Amino acid sequence: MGHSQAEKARSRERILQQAAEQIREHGLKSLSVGKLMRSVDLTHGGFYGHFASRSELLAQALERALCEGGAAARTADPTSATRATTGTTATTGTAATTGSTATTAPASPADFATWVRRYLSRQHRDSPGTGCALAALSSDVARAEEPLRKVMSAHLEQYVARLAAALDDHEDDKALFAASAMIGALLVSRVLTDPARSDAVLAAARTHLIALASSDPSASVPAGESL
Amino acid sequence: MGHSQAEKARSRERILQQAAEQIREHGLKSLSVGKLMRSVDLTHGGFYGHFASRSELLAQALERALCEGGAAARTADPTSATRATTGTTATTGTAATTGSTATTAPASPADFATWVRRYLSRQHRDSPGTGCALAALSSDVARAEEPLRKVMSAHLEQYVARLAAALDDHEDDKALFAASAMIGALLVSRVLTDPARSDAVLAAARTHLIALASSDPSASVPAGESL
DNA sequence: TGTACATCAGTGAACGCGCGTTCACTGATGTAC
DNA sequence: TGTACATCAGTGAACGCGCGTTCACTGATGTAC
Repeated sequence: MGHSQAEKARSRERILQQAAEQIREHGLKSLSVGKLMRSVDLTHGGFYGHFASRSELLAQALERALCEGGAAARTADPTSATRATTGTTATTGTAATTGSTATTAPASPADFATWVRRYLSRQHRDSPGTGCALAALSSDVARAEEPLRKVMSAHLEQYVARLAAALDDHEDDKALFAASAMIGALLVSRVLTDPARSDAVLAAARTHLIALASSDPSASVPAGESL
Repeated sequence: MGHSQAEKARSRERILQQAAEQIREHGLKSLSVGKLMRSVDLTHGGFYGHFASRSELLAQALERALCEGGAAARTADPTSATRATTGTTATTGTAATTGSTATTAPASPADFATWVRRYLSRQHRDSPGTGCALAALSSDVARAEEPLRKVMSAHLEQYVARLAAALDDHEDDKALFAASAMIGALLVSRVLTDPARSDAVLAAARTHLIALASSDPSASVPAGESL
């Protein structure tokens, strides 16, 4: 219908957004230009007015998925608590598009335990399309070329740094392990067909990670650097 | 060349073996019937004399990859130590084909720590094609239909059970967490582009998992059930 | 404010390609005599 | 042991299909007068 410049920006945004969701749900390989364009009510030809190639879109969609999944992990669950914070953070519809990498401290959650519980929830497990892209796409990216691996590496390190900041001892080592364990547990919970066992993985990882956060017994220092 | 019945069995074995490697290296989606057949020096048409469809092969190749990856994790590293045990275990070339699911206890490693160190090694990280299929294909299978997820679930539970047996307290909870963390850490180490950081993830997971195995401080019972 | 026109967002036919699958075939295998 | 023949493992042309990408086009946008 309309062909204004403002609408072009909105179309691009819708394409990228849909792509970010679809790759998390079905993987990088499954994204098809034709089906993607149909899903945002456009025809395939128009795609190349927005992106140079499928592969360029893939890189941008991965970036977007990583930002969005990280943001979703930091804020409360999308159904209820997001409503409450909408007034303060989001001003316009397109505001979220620019400079999402700059924001660091303000949006982080209360503490490590809250973060872990939110990440290893049934809700997160059951909605990969809006969830953490690190978990959803790690195998895909592990097999991909360096450019995509660099994009994910950067976000992974950012995530680890935030986890470390949430820990009492700020240990990078612990944060690195916690991130790996959370990603692994979410993945495993998505594989298991028995719902009880799927829940059990999440519960087990929650328990052990929260126990890990309340410092180790060998170096029994209440608060402060261990070495 | 030859078309004997014995050769047909060997062809089938080569196809399945190659498929098990290729899916671990490049994912389920990337497996192409034509390229697979070319890689074992056959033509695409012959494929349907061995398997009913690509999808049937995929299920069998996943099963094979899971068995093989598990076996590789249990025995020593393929380069040196396998040589030593070759005389005792492998009798003929086709012996490995039959009844690989039956063997349980004899091939398990000395202890939990050895297992962890072997799993979270640079060698395992750098050879996904012959390594653990749980790590290589978890995202792919998480997105797949129930049949494939059931196949992986069964192997995952088998793996968890073996881990639990290797733990002093035999806690399923701990084994479930350890399996998730090992899978996650291996995946993350394969994503990270910085070699030093990739090594750091493996080291961090190794340290924390081995510490986890030497029982927790809150319930300080030396050996026996906690509840 | 109203008309003339360049711009350009989105359309849809067309391209070459690789895919999974089918099938008539070829020629070595292995059996019956 | 030697010949005649049915079997069947593997071949390669052909199929219909969806893919990524190109391009001549249409018609609303938005600017110049």
